[in-house]
Amino acid sequence: MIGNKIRDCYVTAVRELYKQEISPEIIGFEKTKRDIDGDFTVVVFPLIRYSRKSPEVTATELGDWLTDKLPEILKFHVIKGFLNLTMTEEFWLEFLAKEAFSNEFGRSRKPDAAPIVLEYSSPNTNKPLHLGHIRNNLLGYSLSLILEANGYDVRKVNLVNDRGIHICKSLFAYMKWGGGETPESSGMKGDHLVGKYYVLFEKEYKKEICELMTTGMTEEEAAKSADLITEAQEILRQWEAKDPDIIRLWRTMNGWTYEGFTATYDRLGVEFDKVYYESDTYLFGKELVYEGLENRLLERKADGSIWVRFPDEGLDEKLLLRADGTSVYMTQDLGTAEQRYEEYSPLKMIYVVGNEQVYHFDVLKRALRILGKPSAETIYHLSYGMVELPEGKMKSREGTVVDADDLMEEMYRTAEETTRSLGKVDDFPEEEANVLFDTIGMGALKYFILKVDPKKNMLFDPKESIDFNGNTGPFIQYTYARIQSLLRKAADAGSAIPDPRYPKPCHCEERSDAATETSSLVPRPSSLVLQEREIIKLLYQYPSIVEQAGEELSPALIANYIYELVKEYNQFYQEVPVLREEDRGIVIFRLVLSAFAGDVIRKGMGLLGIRVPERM
RNA sequence: GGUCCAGUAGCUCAGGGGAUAGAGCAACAGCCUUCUAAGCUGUGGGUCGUAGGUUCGAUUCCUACCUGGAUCACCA
Repeated sequence: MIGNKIRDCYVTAVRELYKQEISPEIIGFEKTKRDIDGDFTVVVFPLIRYSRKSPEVTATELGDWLTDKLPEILKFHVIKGFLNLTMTEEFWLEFLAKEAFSNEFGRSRKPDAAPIVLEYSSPNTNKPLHLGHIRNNLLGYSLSLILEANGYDVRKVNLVNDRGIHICKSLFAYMKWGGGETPESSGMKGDHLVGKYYVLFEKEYKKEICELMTTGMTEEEAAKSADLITEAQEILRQWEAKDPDIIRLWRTMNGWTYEGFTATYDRLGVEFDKVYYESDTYLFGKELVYEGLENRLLERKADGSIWVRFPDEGLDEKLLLRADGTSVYMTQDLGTAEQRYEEYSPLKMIYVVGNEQVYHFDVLKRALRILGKPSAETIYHLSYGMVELPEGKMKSREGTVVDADDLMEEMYRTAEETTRSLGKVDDFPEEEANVLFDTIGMGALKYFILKVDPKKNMLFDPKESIDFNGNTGPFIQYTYARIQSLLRKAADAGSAIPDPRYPKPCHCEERSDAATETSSLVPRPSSLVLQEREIIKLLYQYPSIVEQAGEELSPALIANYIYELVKEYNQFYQEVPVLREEDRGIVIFRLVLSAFAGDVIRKGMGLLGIRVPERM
C-alpha cells in the first residue's frame, strides 16, 4: 500500500526539513474527494507545529520533497492545509496489470497458526428461526469469510441450546396436548411444529398466571407456583436424571427441529465446521463449578445453590448451579468456553450473540477469570443490535416475529415477480430462472441486513418489502451482470481480451513481466479519463477495506465499499463508451478495467455470502 | 435507580478531529433506433438530540442533560 510508503516518506521529510521526529500515525492519509483534483490527500495541519510555518507553506515544502523523492508521484497542489497528490499513470497502470484477475487480490496470509473459533447461530430447539437469527447467521457466516480472506484459520462453530427449561416447555406442552402429532401427520415443518407447542405453553401459562392472580397472588408468586411451570421444571429434573421416556421424546422432537433448521440453513447458505450440543457440554460446566467450589473460589449457600461473587466490581453475584443441582445458562457457557479453549488453543473465541447479552458475557469472562481459566482472555463477544419492527422488538412468545422461512420465501416470490415483470427471463430456461430468483431474493435480503453496522439496531418494516433499486443487493448484482454481458459481447466480437475467468499464469516476482503486461493491455498513458481513474482508485482500496472489515469485524464496510464501487462503475458505463470506442487499445483497456471491477464485485459480495449472476 | 448502546434529510442508513456533511427510498424534472433503464443526470430537503468543554479546527473527542432501546432472572 502506497499510503505507508508515503507516510514513511513524511517522517523522513519532517526529519530532514524541520529536524523533528514524528510518528507516521499522526499523518492523515486519504483518497482525495471526487470533486478535487488529485488521487490521495495528506492533511498537513498536524505537522505545522513541527514545521512552524503556515499550513500552505508546509504543504508546499512537503509536496516538493515528496514529488522529488517518490517517482510514483506526478505532481501535487495545495488547498489550505490539504496536500493533494496526483500519482503517475504508470503507477495506476502497473497496479492494474499486476492485480487484475489475480485470485489473491484482497486475500492475505497470516503466519500465525492459532485458529479463531467463531460461534454463531446458536439456536434454541424449541422454536423456528426468525429474522433476528437471520441477522446472526448472516453476520457470523460473512465474518468467517472475511476473517479467512485475512488469512485466519477460522472454525465455524454452532452451539445448539437443546436442553433447559425452555425446551421442557414445548416438550411438556406436546405431552399434554400433542396427541401424537408429527411433522408428517400435520404437514408442518419440524421446527415450526415444535414451536407451535412452545407458543401454546406460553399462552396457557400466561392464562394460568392470570387466574392465580385473581385469587390474590402477586404476579411473581403466580409465575412461580403455576402448575404448568412446576410440571415443566419436573420434566427438566427427569431429563437431567435421564428418564428414558423423557429422553426418547426429547430426541424425537429435537430431531424434528434439526430437520427444519437444516432446511433453513441451506436456504440461507450458511454452514458450520462443527456443531456442539449443550446436552453434551453442560456437564463439563458443572464439573468446573464443583472444582471451583473445592478450591474455595465459589460459594455455596444454605439451600445448596452455588454462586460466584464479584467483590469490588459492582456486579454482585451470579448463580452457577441451582439448589436441586440443575444447571443454568451460565453453567454450560463456562463449560463450553473452557472445552473449546482446550480443543483448539485458539487465538480468539468470537461469539456472535445479540447485544441483549452483553451482561451475560461480561459475567462469563469474569467468572472464568475467578476460576483461573486463561480462556477468559480469548473471549470476544461480538454483540450485534436487534432487528426491530415498527411496533418494537420481536417476541417469540407473543408471536410478533418475522419467521425466517416465510421471509425467505417472500423474498423469492418478490424477486420472481419483479424479474418477470421486467421481462428479464423471457429467454431463460426454467431451471436457470429459478436459480436467478433465489440469487436475487437472497441477495436483496442479505445485503439489506449486512449493509448496516452490526452493532446498531436496525428497523425492518414488513409492509415495505425490501427494495430492489438503489443501494441494494440486486442493484449490485445487476451491475455485475451488465459487466459480464459486456465481456461476452466483446468476446463474440472477437476482441482479444484476456479472459477474466482464466487467470493469467502469474510470475509476479519478475517485474519485467508486469511491464510487458502493462504495455500489452494498456493504451497511451495520457488517456485515463476521470471515470476510469476513479474506478482504479477504488479498486486499489479493496484489500485495505477487507483488512479493515476483518479488524472491525464488520461486513458493513465491505457492503458500503462495493456500493461505492458499483455506483462509480455505473457512471463510467453510462458516460464512457467501451465497445463503441474506436481506439482498439482503449477498448481492451476498458474491458480489462470492467472485468477487474466485476471481479472485485464478485469477491466482495462473496465475502457477504451473496452470489452474483452472469445474466439478469 | 445502576450499567451499556444509540440519536445525522420526511423514512432507512453511510461517514467521521479537518475542505461546501453523503447515499438510497419517497417527490419533481430529464435521458432508451447506440455496450442490459433493477441504470444515469438534475432539483428540492440538514442549527449532525441540547448545553457546555478540549482544540488552530468538533457533526466526530470529553462532561452533563434530554430522548429511545437493551440489561441488571434459580429464562436462554
